[in-house]
Amino acid sequence: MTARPKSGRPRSESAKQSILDGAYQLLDEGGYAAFSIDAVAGCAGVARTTIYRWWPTKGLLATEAFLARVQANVDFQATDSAIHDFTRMLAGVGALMAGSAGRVAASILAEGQRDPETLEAFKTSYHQVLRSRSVPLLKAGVARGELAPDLDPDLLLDAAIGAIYLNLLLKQPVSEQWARQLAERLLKGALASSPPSPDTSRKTRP
Amino acid sequence: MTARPKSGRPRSESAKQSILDGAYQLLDEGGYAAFSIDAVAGCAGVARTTIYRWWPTKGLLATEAFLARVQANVDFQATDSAIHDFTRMLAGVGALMAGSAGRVAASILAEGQRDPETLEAFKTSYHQVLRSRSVPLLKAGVARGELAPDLDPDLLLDAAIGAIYLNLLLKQPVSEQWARQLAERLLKGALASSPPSPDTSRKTRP
Amino acid sequence: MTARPKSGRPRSESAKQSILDGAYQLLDEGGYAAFSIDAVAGCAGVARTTIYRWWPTKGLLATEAFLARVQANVDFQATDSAIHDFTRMLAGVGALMAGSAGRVAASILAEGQRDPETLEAFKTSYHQVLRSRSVPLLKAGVARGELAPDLDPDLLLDAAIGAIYLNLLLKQPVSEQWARQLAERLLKGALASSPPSPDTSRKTRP
Amino acid sequence: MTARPKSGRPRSESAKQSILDGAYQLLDEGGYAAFSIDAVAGCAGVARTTIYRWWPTKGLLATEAFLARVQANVDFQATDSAIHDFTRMLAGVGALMAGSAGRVAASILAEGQRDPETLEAFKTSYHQVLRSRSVPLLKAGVARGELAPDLDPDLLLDAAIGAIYLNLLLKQPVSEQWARQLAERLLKGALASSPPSPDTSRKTRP
DNA sequence: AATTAATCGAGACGGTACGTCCCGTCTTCCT
DNA sequence: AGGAAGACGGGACGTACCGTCTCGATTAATT
Repeated sequence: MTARPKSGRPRSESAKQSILDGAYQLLDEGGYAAFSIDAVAGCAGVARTTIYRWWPTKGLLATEAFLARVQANVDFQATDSAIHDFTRMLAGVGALMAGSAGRVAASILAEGQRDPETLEAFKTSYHQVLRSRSVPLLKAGVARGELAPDLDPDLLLDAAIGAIYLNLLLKQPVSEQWARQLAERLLKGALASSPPSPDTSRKTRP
Repeated sequence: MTARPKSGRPRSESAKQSILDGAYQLLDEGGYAAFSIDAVAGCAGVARTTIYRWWPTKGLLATEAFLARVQANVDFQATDSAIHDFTRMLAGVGALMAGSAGRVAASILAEGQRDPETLEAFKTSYHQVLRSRSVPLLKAGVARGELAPDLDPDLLLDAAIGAIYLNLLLKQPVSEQWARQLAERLLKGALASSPPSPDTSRKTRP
Repeated sequence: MTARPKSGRPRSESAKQSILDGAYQLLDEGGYAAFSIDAVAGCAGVARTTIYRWWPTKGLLATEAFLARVQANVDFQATDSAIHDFTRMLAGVGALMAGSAGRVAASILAEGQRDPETLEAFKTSYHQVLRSRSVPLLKAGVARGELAPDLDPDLLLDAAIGAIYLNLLLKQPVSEQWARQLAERLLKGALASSPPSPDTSRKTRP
Repeated sequence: MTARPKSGRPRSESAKQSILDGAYQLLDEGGYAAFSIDAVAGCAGVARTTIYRWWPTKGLLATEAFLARVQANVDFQATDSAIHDFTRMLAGVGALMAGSAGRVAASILAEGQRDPETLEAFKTSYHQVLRSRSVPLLKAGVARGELAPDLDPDLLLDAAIGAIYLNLLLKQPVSEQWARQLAERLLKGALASSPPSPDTSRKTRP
């Protein structure tokens, strides 16, 4: 129960939805440049004041519009294979970010550079959720001996998520398939896997 | 030869420098929010028109201010160890981005979400330079048998650079030391190195 | 009988009074600038809707608040001296307008410039009442031979009342004493009273 | 010479004129209700910011628009007859205020109730000018013996000007002819001119 | 030396979006 | 039915920057 409305005219759910939809749509189609309170109001058929009544800044509006579409779209179910879990998680994020959500997320990150509250909201309500659900999967893998005992889950996730964000921000394509390859590489590492051969490097060799 | 000055009053180098310095300083100290043409002009003691004469958009000004400070600050020298080269490169980027350059880069990426030209300029003049100098190091490692034969250098660099950008954008600390750990993990991979032990997981066997 | 309450909850007299008091107080203390429906509601501890239920515009509310304080504060009793009656009337208006009522009246006149209904209400319920009670006093004086036979009472009252309103609007002091002097001058006229003297003006002449 | 413009793009006289004209026209046609910065900008074909650049408040804009039309429209020339001078002056004000200037003046007085600066500007730049030019005419008349020796010129002018403002504010007609009658009455006074009849007043005389 | 041409400073201009205040209307529950 | 609460669409406010523009003053290279 979220504190019953007590009295007064109840909030218009249709207006709320129009605003979130309008915001999302503008961010998706026109990018950050097209995203203004004025434009959202116009696109949602709503008075500007109605937006300000509920969202203090446009960054927080964008964040909420993002969350409303993304909620629980990624599978974090734990199995007995951390490899599978990690791969599945990253593939899920990749698939999600391959579409409009990726463009919206990039805009939110941009706005977050200007407004600390927006950044904080994005981190708290999305980014850290993603992390906090992923870390246990990795820790289980470490405990199970499946992953390297000295693995820092945060570092691995920085690389995994960072790679995705990087491509979003640079407007380069992201896909589920690409995310799977990324997961595989992060797991296997870049080094030659076999015995690095008697001698790893140098031309040498008898 | 940069197109000889023909005639007329030559461009004021001091103004140019003041502008670049002012832009960089504003981005460093006040972040993207404090970065406006007006502010740069005021801070550089220069007329606004002088800025517009030389930089079409503030994104490109920011990019140039960034480049002026960053030029060739990273060591890409190739040795016979790709491991060392990659680690050194990444440590260099980490060290650079740990300071004001990191804050400025984050702002440029933000502006890039709004203005495609800014993004393009950043990619062309900085990001792709970084990549194009790093890839040969990795390819040499692959050729040498030091790195995995199926390694996609771009994928590895996405993870490496992406991890750094991620922390910049999220206003989380970046350091040379942290970048070294990142490099090590990316090279070694996340999997347990040894034979995953007789049996790491599963319900065991009968 | 004032239309018996029929059915339903009767109008709250306390709310009505709070609103009128609040309106008057706001106009007195903060002037026209401080007078908004929101402010009155807040100051009266009343819902905005309650105000709108009973007063269509803020001008009419102000007018009613004004009247509630002013009602019959001026003495129009007719004696056998129009001079005294006129002087007493004007002194009464002066005394009244010297205080908060003057500030409120000025605000109502201001609002009346924007809203014709407010102006009409002020004229009908206050200004014309004042005039219609004063005119007979003057007419009696004319009939009695006390005042000039060609006196237009309206013209005289325009000058008398106008002088007071002028000072109210210009935020210049008004007082009973000043009003008495005004009355005296209006009665006596500006011309030299005596035989304009053998020669009133001109370079004279022998 | 009003401090030569030194440098920078010179102020657009056409824009200035459009704004003053637009403001005056709006006040004339639609009254105070129609007078908003937005409307003036639209009506003048000018950016809103251009208005704010030169006039801090709409009241001062209105005042300036008023003055631009009214400047020296009244004849204050002194002759050797204060009666003529006063009558001419008042007839001039009446004629002026009978038209659009009267409607505009009423609006300015209304705005002046909300914004002290506007009131001050109106008083200083118009009202007091009118007064200060009228007073000498009256004083001369007093000195000459034409007007009552105990005449307070300010009091007379309060009555004269106040009567005009009153009718403006109440949206009642003002005309030159009416103003002449007003002047005459103020000069002659309201009292019966002849021997006030055996006993006009009180204690009579022994 | 005079001319020419591009720069620089200053600052006005038309314009977009902001975030706030108040308006008058509405919807809901409570008395 | 009245009243309290409060959301809604909307208009205007005054501010901050934007990018463009027109000035006068400065500064070389070209006459």
